[in-house]
Amino acid sequence: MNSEDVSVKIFKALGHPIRLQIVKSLLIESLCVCDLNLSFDFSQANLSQHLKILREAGILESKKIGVEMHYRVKLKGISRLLNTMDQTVAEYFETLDF
Amino acid sequence: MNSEDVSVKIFKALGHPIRLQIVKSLLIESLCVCDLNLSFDFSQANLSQHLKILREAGILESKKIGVEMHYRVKLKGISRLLNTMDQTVAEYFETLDF
DNA sequence: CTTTTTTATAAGCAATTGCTTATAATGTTA
DNA sequence: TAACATTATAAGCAATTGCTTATAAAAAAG
Repeated sequence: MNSEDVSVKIFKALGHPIRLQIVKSLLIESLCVCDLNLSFDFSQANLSQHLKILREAGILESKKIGVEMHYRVKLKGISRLLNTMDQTVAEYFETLDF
Repeated sequence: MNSEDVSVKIFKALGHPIRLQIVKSLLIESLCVCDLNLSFDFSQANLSQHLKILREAGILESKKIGVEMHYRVKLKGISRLLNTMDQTVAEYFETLDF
């Protein structure tokens, strides 16, 4: 897989409201699936499927502790990427035509 | 539309190989659709549809000059966003397990 | 006015995505 | 060992996406 493909995969993974929420949560603190389940309102199966997509995009990594599966952000760059996106969104709102 | 929605829309728009290529081209220089058509291999209809998605995400803007429609990158932040993504991709390849 | 060039849009469709429900697998507790 | 808690996966499906082909609209050229 070349750089373009990786970029597309990461952009795609972040281009979903639930997955963006998950990543932002995990940037604050690592959590197990059960905690994510408590703080969000999606079904457990749905959550698990989104976590899989984020893992396969290389964004998250997981470690099993007892029955629990703990997830955290693997790519440090994601934090900077989301900050840059926030700035871009701010610019987006500034350049809106009224 | 709130900030989250805008972020998702921009991520989604960039999460496609053809659209990422188009944006990167237009970051180098503004072009009309006919020029994009020459440099790429997609059908004219397909190209036009992708341009529409990028326009509606606020990433591109267009201006009609005669018969030609000229496109350019509207959000300056996109350049920084793609640079940050390149760094993240570099990190992605470093952290791959062999 | 007709033809050509450039671009956008509509219709149709195969492929993909996103969700739900049900089930399996694994570790823990009683 | 039996029941429970946690997570992943499979099957099924509606909705969305991405492409192709065909057509429309607008400006320019002949």
